[in-house]
Amino acid sequence: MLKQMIGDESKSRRLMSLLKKRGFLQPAFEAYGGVAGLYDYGPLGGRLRRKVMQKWLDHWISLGNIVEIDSPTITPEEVLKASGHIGAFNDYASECNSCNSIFRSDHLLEGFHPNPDSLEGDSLDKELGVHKITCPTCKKIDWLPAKPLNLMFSTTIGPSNIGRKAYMRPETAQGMFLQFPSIYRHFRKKLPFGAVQMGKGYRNEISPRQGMIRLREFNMAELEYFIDPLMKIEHDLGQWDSFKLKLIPDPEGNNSEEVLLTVSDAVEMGIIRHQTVGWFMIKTFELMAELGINSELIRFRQHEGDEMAHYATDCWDLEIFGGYGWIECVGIAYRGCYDLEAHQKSSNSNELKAWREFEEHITVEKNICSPIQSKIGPIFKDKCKIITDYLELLEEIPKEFPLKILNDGIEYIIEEDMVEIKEMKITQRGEWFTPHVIEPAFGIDRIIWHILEHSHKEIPKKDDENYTLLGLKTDVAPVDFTVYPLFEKDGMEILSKKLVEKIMSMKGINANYDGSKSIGRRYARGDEVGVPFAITVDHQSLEDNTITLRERDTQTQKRMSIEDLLEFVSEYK
RNA sequence: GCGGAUAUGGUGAAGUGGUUAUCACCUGAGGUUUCCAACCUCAUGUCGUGGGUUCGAUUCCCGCUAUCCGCACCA
Repeated sequence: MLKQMIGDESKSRRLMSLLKKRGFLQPAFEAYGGVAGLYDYGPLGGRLRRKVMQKWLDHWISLGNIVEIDSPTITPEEVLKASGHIGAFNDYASECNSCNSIFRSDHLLEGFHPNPDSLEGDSLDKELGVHKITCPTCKKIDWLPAKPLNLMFSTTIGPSNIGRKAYMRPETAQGMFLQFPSIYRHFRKKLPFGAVQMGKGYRNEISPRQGMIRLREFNMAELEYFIDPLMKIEHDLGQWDSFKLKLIPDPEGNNSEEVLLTVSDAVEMGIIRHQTVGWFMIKTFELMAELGINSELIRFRQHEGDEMAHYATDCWDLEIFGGYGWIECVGIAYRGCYDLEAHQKSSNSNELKAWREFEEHITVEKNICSPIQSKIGPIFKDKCKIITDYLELLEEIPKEFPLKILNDGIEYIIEEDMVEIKEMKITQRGEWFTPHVIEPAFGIDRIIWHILEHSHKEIPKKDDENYTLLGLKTDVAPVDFTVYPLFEKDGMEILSKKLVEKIMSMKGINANYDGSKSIGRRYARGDEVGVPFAITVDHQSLEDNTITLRERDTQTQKRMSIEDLLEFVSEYK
């Protein structure tokens, strides 16, 4: 029922017209014909976006161990090679010369090659020939050479002939991984902690469709939560036992049915494999509801093995139902140590680790055989290092001297007086390890779209027309109050403008003045863009300093003094 | 990228090989109006883009761009 209402396609179209008409959203660069996959947020949309992002930020920052960082969108190629995006976002496509159909080359080879994803252009062409793969559309074998489908926007840092190859980031996460050392110091080297980043991400989609759902440039908000995999973190999941989440575990596995479970049960049963993942799922669910997403229309879908992105070991998508069906709007992934380790290897940095102090320090007593530099120096000269390295690696003290070492075909003889047997006490207080990461990644534009869809109400009126209303939550509504003089005369307009000024001077609160056309129409105008409260100044206001406050959702009005109103406004939210 | 459909004020639509392109809503100004899209007068604003055919193209043809639907692709 609800799904039918929300899923109505023509309703989505009417919403899009409304959003364009009233300055929420519109295709970008329309004067130049527009560009698919690029959208503008207008005067109201811009503020809506800002408020959604602020709410998102507040939600996570308030946890206390989360900080916000920011990093560039232009990203050197090496970073994305290390992260695995070059490869994962660089698939090959083969075109059929006969009917011009295009397919992912590796998908064509599915079942004919153990790991078609790993193949490059030439070998893909060879394999297509060897296995006599026919075109799924026209059944012919006439493939053009496979071409890389690069889904990242490429650019050059510096003049293009000598510059460094770079891409516009496809996600914000890498910036946070590379800032790990600084965040680690900020938190005084104590896990767990997290960092968030909000910003633009870019994917050069082959064919963006579905309006705001698949964009080429989009607003992302990601959180990287760094944990010690050996440290037991206890979250109080029981506090959410009154909510049941709609889960679709392991769609390919045995339990692909939708199940309703509390978070704590799902974690207990092992359906959600990690407690912290479960905790982020419920925190995310909570945030979505606060933003105005209908919680009946939210579900979590677990990634099946081969769908999982190249880094994830457990991944849940939060999907929201709207006019386009179930759409993934948040991905919550347990990324293990993949990213930090990949950057360690590729950059040779040893700062992407954390220190784990042992509960009990381990002391090992050991005898070592240490070279006496003043003796071996004059004898071995520049070959000294070979001797030192060898002795350092010795597990036990040699039983006999002289000791013969063979290196590079040359024999070195170490006499007993060249070394000193030392007794060492080595205390191991802890160890270095690579933290694991849990990443909730949000597609802000998709969320905004669904906030708008879920709040878009069309109420049948007595006559033919519908009454259109955006039931936006006060937290995200672009305009908080509109002040209406009942008529623009007798001083009502002056008092109204004064009120607007007063309200606007309060921090973070936005008020509009609207004095044209009949009062009913003005209420309708406000309702249409989701203004939660209307303040009306009438003749009585001029006499006794009272106004009426009208609530958008109930259309009920209350008369109150301006003093009480201003107090209400100041406590608003 | 392929196939199909579409592109007319801010929105939604009508229409035409020929003088000044139509309507509703919206928007603005004035009037009227004592609380839920009322009314009156006036005003602003449109044929996606490039080319072709033609004396003349918003209309016919072709390319491009965009949108929608299917295929493919994709977080």
